[in-house]
Amino acid sequence: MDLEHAAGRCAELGNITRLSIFRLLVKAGKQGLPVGKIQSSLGIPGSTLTHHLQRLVRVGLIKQRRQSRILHCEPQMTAIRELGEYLLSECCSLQHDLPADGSDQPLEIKDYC
Amino acid sequence: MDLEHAAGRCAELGNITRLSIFRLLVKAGKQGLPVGKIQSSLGIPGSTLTHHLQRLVRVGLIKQRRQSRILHCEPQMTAIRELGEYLLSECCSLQHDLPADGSDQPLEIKDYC
DNA sequence: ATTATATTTCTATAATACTAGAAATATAGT
DNA sequence: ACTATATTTCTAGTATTATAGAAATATAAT
Repeated sequence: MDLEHAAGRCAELGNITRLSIFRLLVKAGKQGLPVGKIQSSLGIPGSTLTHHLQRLVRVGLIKQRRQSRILHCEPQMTAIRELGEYLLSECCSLQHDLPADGSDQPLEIKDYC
Repeated sequence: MDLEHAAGRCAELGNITRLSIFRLLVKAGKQGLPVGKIQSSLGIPGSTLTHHLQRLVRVGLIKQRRQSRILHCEPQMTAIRELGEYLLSECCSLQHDLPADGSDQPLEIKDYC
């Protein structure tokens, strides 16, 4: 996970419509829901929904599995876990650069990392 | 944490400049960094930086502490933890609504929740 | 008093995103 | 062949966001 991918995923979750979709799928569990069920549950116009689903797919937050006419949307829970890990990774890694000169302030890395 | 707050935080982290700022602060540790140090580290014009910092403050991702001219910016790590928890909370909670009629499909909640 | 440093406000331009109606496609059922 | 269902594509209007130069403020140093 790098900066661009993390920012991309955050940005897609940063829209209320898309976050509603994603949360609904998480609540539905790993097998997710078909597009039509999302549409009726949330009351979103089809064209708007397709647009948002494509964006969620593009960044790997959901996967789709077609079964003839019906398109199932599955939340990728591990994408969220990866993201969460990235956001706090390398915490305090820069901390030993900080004491200007040889001040004897104890490094308090343990407290927060 | 509700939908609006979660979406707000995600949206702010969804910009590469802001995510760079936040990550730099996380790496610096809980005491964060002054605005000027962020500016020189990332090479962002002051007006742009102020704008992004204000947005991060607004959603609680950083806190600021002024020391005369110098404004320290501290990352709020717990804001990220709260967010991560929210995103996957209530996972599968909707799952017993799903079997259309009395089909004997086992509920596989344990696998993913 | 003057100058330097740190940060903000004002302002404007360009770019991107959100939303949804209407028409189109693709598959299934009769 | 016809009709219904599921989803997508096309299109466009509106709104929001990112970026940064220039001027302003506020504090500290000389």
